[in-house]
Amino acid sequence: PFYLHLQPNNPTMQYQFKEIEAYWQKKWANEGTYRVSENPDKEKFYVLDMFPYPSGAGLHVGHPLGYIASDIIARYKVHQGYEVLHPMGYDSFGLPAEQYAIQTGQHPAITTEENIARYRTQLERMGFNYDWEREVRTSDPSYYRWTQWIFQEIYNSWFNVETKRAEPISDLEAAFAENGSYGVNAAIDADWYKALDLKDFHFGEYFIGEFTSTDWQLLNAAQRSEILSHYRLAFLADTWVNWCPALGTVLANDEIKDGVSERGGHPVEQRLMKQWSLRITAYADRLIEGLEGLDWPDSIKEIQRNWIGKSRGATVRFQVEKHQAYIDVFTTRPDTIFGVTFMVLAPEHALVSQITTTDQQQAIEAYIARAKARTERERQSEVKHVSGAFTGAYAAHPFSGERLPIWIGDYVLAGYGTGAIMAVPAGDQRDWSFAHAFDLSIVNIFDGQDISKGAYAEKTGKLAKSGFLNGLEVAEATEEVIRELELKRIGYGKTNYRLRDAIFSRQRYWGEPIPVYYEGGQTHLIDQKDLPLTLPKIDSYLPTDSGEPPLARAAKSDWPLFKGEAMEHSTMPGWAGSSWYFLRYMDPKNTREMVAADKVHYWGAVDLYMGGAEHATGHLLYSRFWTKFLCDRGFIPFEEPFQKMINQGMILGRSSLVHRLELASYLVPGVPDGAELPSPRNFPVVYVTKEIYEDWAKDGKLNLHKFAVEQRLETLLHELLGKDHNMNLSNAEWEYSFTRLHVDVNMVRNDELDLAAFAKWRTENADAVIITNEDGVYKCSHEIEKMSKRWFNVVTPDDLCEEYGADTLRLYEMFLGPVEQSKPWDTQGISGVHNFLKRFWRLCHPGDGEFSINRTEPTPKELFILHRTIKRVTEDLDRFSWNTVVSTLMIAVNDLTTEKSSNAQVLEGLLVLTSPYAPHFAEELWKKLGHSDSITREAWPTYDEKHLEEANFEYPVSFNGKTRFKLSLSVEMGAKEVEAAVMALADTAKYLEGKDPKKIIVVPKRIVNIVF
RNA sequence: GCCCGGAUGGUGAAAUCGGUAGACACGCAGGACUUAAAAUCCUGUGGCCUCGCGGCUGUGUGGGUUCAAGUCCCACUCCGGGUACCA
Repeated sequence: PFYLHLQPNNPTMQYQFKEIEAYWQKKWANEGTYRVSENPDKEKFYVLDMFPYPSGAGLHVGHPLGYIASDIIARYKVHQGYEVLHPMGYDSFGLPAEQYAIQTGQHPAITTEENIARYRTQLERMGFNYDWEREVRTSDPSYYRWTQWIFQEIYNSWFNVETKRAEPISDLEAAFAENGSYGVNAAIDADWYKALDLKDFHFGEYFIGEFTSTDWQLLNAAQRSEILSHYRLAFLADTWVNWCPALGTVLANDEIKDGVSERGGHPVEQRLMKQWSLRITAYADRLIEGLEGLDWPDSIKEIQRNWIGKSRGATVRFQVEKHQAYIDVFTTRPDTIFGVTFMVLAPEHALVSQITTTDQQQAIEAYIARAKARTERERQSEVKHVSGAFTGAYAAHPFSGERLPIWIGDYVLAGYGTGAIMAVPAGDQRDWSFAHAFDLSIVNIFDGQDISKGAYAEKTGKLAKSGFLNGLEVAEATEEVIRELELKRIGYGKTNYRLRDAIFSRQRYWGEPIPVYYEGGQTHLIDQKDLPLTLPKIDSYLPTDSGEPPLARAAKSDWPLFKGEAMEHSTMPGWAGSSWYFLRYMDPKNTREMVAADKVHYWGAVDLYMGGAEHATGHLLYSRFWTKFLCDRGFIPFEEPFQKMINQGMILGRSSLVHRLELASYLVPGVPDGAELPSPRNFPVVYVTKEIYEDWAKDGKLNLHKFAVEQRLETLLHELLGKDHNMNLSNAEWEYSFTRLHVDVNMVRNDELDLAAFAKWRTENADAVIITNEDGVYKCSHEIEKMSKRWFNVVTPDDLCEEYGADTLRLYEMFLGPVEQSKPWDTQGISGVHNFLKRFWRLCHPGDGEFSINRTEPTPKELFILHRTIKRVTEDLDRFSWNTVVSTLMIAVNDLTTEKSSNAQVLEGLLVLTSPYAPHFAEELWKKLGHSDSITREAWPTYDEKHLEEANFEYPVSFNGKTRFKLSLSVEMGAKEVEAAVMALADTAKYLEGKDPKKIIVVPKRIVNIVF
């Protein structure tokens, strides 16, 4: 009929994003549009996203923020002619799948597989240009075979302090055989010289073992292997570890937040356990220095520097009185040595039991027992509380010989430095407080400083009462004292790090087995040709009754590969697989090598790494460590994995909360004691609106809506009492308590709760009473917090793809603001970008919606719009300003709409600019414009300044800095001419108020400012 | 406590080299089309004063440098992140 032709939105001609996106996703997959391979004719670009842990909750809208940003850069670089590696995979070993397995008995591999399938579907729907042929999974044996292989290579290496590099352990063995330990300067276990009971005191930063080649030849294989084990970069050692009883495993420092486990929030305690560790401390210096050349956010670099915590100072030896023992301490202030009045050992210090006198034994033991019983959290919360005990022993001051009482105290940490300190109460606030608490002497070694109220910790001023250091400044004194210590052989200058060696054992099931077995008291590696060492079958994923890791449940026959007398029972930490995954993407199917040399040479380091800042001290540090190691050993040609990094912000969820009122007690006046009233517990739960809750929160009373609520309660009381009572309830006094409950955001819009959905959702409260406003609306309150299943505030990209399409979602997430910024998710503005695509679509479907374009030469105006857009989009993408590109594209479409322009040449250029953001949309119109090839590899347009030149510039004319009017003048005019033109105006004379101008500033093509 | 960031309309934000503050959107208000709704389009929209022309004011606070400051310098307030008996 007639009216159908008039319908401006003939539905078949509208922007049909669903069909378009489904069509192109299928076509891209079928045609392998996004496959990449090494292409020596092209320059490479490597864009990487931090791969996700495939959790059961699936992706929420926060995940794709970084993925979209990196996808846009990847597509942009393809248009520019680069060969772009942009892969995706899964960090698929981890705790949640294991805990689910503990609860249900389902093998974690099955859970993981299901979750990955869901992630894959979600990711594909967003139209990313990943080369899916390169997908990796850390839990796949063909992948972790190489994780195990790297571990073995680390085990087979030592760190040469002279060359500052990891070298094969076989080289060290050869050196020992030839020259003994002479000339070997290695990073080794800090306390090893004590373990070997070598009495000599050694100088320099590291222990240099002292044996000759003859000594070495005389050792048997077991002895040699024992010595070598202390040099290896992967070693077994008794270590103070963070033990989490609830998780049944040790945790690394970066897996703990505020004294509790990061995952689950369980308490953590200190335990001495034999653990595999990796000698990351050997790389501490290189990890700091390497930051220099990286294009990373300053905050991340700073976090890493602080985490490594390099400090320069000295080690000083104190002789213990009446014992053949000494205490080594580390101090950053050796210049304050004459201020030492006592010493403090960590309660766990090995010397404590040896030197404690009989009188003090009881006090010391009680103190140690108390310290042990406290969890890490308790200890941290009592930080300001001073505690300690006296051992009864004394040490001698190395210069004055004065007697220094030796105390223990938990403000001295066993794991840092040597676990002992020289206390200088004059210069350190903690020592000062300790001295005051236990009435120990204080010597003021600072000239003219008052220390009666607190220690003087500044690093300025002159020393006094300090023997040969008197009158010296801090820097001079430090140098002087170190010289003296080294001369007397009682100390040496030393650099200390806060960074600890990385504990590598986890008492868990769902991780890479450490490819090691034991036989004859010796550690052996599983033969590399037999790798991977896969996980054994076990009957339960819990630790054994005796507290052994789950793998200890496996019988010999349960292991796919069993060697020697016993297998290693711990698995690798979560960060093992993620420390090198970026290498595997280059060559994911290689069965002979971790990565082929030609491939790793071609692709090199990651050029752009997108991910969250929360990995600053974990993943980002460990993968730098492994990369440096692999580079040292010649497996890869670069030592920093990620050249440029951008941290996308977190997209926060908007949680909705309902307020649940519970009756605490109530009183009906006039009711005699002992009369039967229903218990408050028998009242149904009452849900009240935000307003009622806020009102109550102010003063604990229900004012505004008192009537509504209390009348309701009265009615309920009547019902509970039955018809026959004759009590007067109108003066009843009610006492309440409130709880706030998270409810599913999907049943809340603009803070208004969908009552029907809510009733259905919380079935257990079927008899609950819901009090609404007069107009029947229930208002929730909300809170902005991390998106999480447990807060019911997760918004998935699937819903938005369904409603608006992936292209709109992609544009919208970029349009929200700078990617680095965290922001709450809010769909309010999504119609803006969706309209942009619809308007763009209408440019080529004008009038009645038929596709129609103009193939004539573009007008100057059209060329201006196009070239201005090319310039801005290119410049913005080059500085990773994703959000402003969207505005620029919108402006172009708005301007072309105003011009009623549908010029093919202009549209084509604009489509290439748009395609990184809205790839399906761009492909579709590209095809309609008559192209049979995908737009993907179309060359990025370049702009020509000649189209941007404008004849005139509109000068803002200011008087004393205030803009008064505008004047359009030719851009050809110089400063003098512009000045003349402005001064000739009547308006100028008006604003000058008859005064003479003092100064006239003319910046051509910018501004005119007249000062008078 | 210490170390990093940040603060711009009702909202998300833009302003790249010190040069027209608020681009682009959302929201809101008004209008067109429609029986109506949706969709679409047009107009206005930092605040205050004014019928209007226009004026004053305005980028967390206070000061400074400059012809000119959101941008640079100093001091402070608040918010976010990191870290904490690290000797």
